[in-house]
Amino acid sequence: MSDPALPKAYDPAAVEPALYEDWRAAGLFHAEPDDHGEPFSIVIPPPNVTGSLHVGHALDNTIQDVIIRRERMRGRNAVWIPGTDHAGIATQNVVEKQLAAEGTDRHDLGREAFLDRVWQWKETSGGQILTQLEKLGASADWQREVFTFDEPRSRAVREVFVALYEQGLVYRGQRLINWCPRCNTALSDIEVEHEDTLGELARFVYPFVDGPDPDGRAGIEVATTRAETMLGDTAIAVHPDDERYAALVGREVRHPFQDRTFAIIADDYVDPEFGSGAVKITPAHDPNDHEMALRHDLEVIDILDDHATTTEVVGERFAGMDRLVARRAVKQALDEFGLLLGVERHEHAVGTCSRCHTVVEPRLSLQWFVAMRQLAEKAAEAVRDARTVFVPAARAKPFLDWLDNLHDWCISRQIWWGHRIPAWYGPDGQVRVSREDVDEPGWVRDEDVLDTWFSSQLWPFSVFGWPDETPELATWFPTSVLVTGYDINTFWVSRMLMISLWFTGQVPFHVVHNHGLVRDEHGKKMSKSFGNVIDPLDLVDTYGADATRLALLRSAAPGSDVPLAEEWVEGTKRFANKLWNVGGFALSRLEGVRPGALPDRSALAIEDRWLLSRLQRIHLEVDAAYDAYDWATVSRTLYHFVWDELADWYVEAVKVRLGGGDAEAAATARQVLANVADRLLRLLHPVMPFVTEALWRALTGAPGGRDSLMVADWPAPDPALIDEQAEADFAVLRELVTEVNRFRSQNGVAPSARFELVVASDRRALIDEHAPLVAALAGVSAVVTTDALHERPGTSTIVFPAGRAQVDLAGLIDVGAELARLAKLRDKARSDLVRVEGKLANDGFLAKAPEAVVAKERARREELVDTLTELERRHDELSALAG
RNA sequence: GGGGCGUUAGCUCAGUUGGCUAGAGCGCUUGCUCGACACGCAAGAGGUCGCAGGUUCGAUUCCUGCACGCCCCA
Repeated sequence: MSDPALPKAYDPAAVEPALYEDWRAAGLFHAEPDDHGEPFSIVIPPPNVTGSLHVGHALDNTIQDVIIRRERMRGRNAVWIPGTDHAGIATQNVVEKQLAAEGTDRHDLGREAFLDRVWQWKETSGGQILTQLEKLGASADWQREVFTFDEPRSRAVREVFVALYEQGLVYRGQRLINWCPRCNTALSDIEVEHEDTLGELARFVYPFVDGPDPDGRAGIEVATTRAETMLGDTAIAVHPDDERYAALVGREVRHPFQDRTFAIIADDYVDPEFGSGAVKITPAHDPNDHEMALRHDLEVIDILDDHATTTEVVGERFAGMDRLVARRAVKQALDEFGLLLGVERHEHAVGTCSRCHTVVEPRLSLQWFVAMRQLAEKAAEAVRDARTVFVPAARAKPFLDWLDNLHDWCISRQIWWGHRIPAWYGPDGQVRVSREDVDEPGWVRDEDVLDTWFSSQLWPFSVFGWPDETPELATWFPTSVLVTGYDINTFWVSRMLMISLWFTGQVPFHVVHNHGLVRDEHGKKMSKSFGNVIDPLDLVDTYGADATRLALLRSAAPGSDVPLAEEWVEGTKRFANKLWNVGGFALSRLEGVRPGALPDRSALAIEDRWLLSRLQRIHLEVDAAYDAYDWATVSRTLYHFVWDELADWYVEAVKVRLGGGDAEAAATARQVLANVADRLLRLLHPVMPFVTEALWRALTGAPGGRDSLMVADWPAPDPALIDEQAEADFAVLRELVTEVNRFRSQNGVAPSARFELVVASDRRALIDEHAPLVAALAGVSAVVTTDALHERPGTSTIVFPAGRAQVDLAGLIDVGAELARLAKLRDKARSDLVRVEGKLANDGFLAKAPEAVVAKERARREELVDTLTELERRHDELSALAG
């Protein structure tokens, strides 16, 4: 029976979608708690429901898929939970934009109708990112898809909020928070990004209340980049040890535009080196100033409304201005009053909203907070005790540093799309926080919703139905590994760790695997404004999912960012094609032989023993690299085995037996080829699921469905197959062939030219035994061995590590080129020999270096001396002939 | 200002307790349609391993300092 011939070139578009649907239809993505095997679980970092797939997602989810596929093959009861988060601010922004286009807004609609509208949007347009993941081959359990804002997750959120409130860890308070004037909501510290910005530092004077000093000094100099904040200043601070100002502490200054005065105080927060050494204090609009106000019991004047527009309190002249308008106006007024000393350009960090990049305003505001201290301590302890470990381990330290400096977390948001805070306010300032809605006259519910991260922090257990004690929770929690970029360790990883330990007493995941951020080929961040964004869906369409995955993984070296260029995916596409063609070659020659046990060892040819040995070694390396989350090594190792060993050498070598007359030898070759292909495809499947599955089905005749590579057993290494002798022997043959190739290339001898190779070697028996193999690989007419080469005019000598080979190409050789070739090899050998002899002449080296290293150097010296002698003799001879 | 990471071929990067002749992919040059693959095959050029010290018989590797670059935090 003839095997199905594969198409000549691999066409991912013709293969991938059908295989994916077959896997799905067979239920291979789905797991149940009582399935066989040790539990293994991953929860997806839920992408924003408004999002679409970018390369960062592609990398993150490819890695998760690699892990889950391998564990599934290893017989674990492996589940990968997919889902999205409701992304409060982002989602609300999307729908509000639609409303604005329709000439309306959410306030016109009212809360209920608005939320209906958002849900409607979510059902029709949201979550497309999960469908996009399917194109990458993601083997997530789609039947278990969850949403941070669905009913069970909402119940978990409510339980946690109420419980934390009861424990005193959630509280409401008037605190300085970050306010986004565009989103009109409070933000937590980590939702603020600091961007270096070129602004203006204005220096001005606050005049003394009691008039100028005797020396003519009229007041005290301060400086600010936010001049408008002076409208809310309530003190000037200097360092207590600053002698320049010692006499001024306690003295009063007058506000130039308002009818009030305030004092110069001393506080060691002040940096005497910066500016004049005196700092204006605006307690309502600067975190440090606010701290200082608490220490010194200063007056706090809030000068801005929700839109960052100045209010009446600033006085008639400046009221009702946007903060930036006010900034200019204040500078101008200071100038008019003769108080402005100067304005200089000044680079400083400005906080912006991570969602919309509007400059945030620090503001005093009544908000809900989570007290973090106790939670953070438990999380830090778990990391220090290695109950949760970071991979790479170096990520743990900055994470712990961050935990140590945690401020309370502002969790209320002034938007509608999200978990509404379960707090009710009653008569006489009563507050009730409750698991059940309060439906009593005189009680109104808090209007605000919770930070989205408040719900996503529960993800590793809420996805399994917590607070109910479900079989899923019992089976798959704690999860095995969390895969994320290091950039959200603080946002999300930290909070999951804290809240999980607090409520379940367990870590949420045993391992945090941090991969790098995907960048362009020059290491630059991908951004629309640079125009260097790569769309992973384009990559999948053009090159296939396997090539896209491999391109990402091979760049994902532990601990570093992941550079990617589209042309690099061409390279991995070529690899997929190479693999496809090796598979096609095997199928065309196997004549129906299916993978099975290996032939008896005595029947194996040298190339069989070599290849099997090499495959064992790479199997061990690849297993170790998978275990270490070292995707670059996994990829590189398999890539080079397939291309440089299997395709370049074994396939060529095995053709001799497959095409020869020895039926038994050919049968052995087929068994080995099928066995190796089967094992290799298994090892490669997590990385390149589609092409491996397609080849495996063709190779094994498996019909698909539940009989798929995807759920085939992960192979066990068989160290008995490691064969040092075969490796060393095959290397001798390989080196000889390589030298013949090199000789051809350097002397312009056509690859098609046939000639006899006469070999003198200390491995004569080996070369005799495999003469037909060497002849085939080197493309020569025959290989014969001899004790000693007899030099004749018109011959050339090829030197290889185990000896010399002579070819008779009288007249065909360009003597000049041959001389140049020999001279180059001779010079190289000479310089190597000098180095080696230098080492061996060094008494210190002989005395202190390990025996094995010294022996190696001695052997190397002998080899070099032989080589050099031969090269020199040959060179002299030839140049005499030529001369 | 505090902390972290990095600097190896034209580009992007490997290099596993210090020891073979420092490697790969891409790019570049040359030659090849011999039945798996031109998405290919065979060869080649290209590196003071950022700089300066130190430890050591021996440093790309360990230590110190410096320069440059990136990131996080303030």
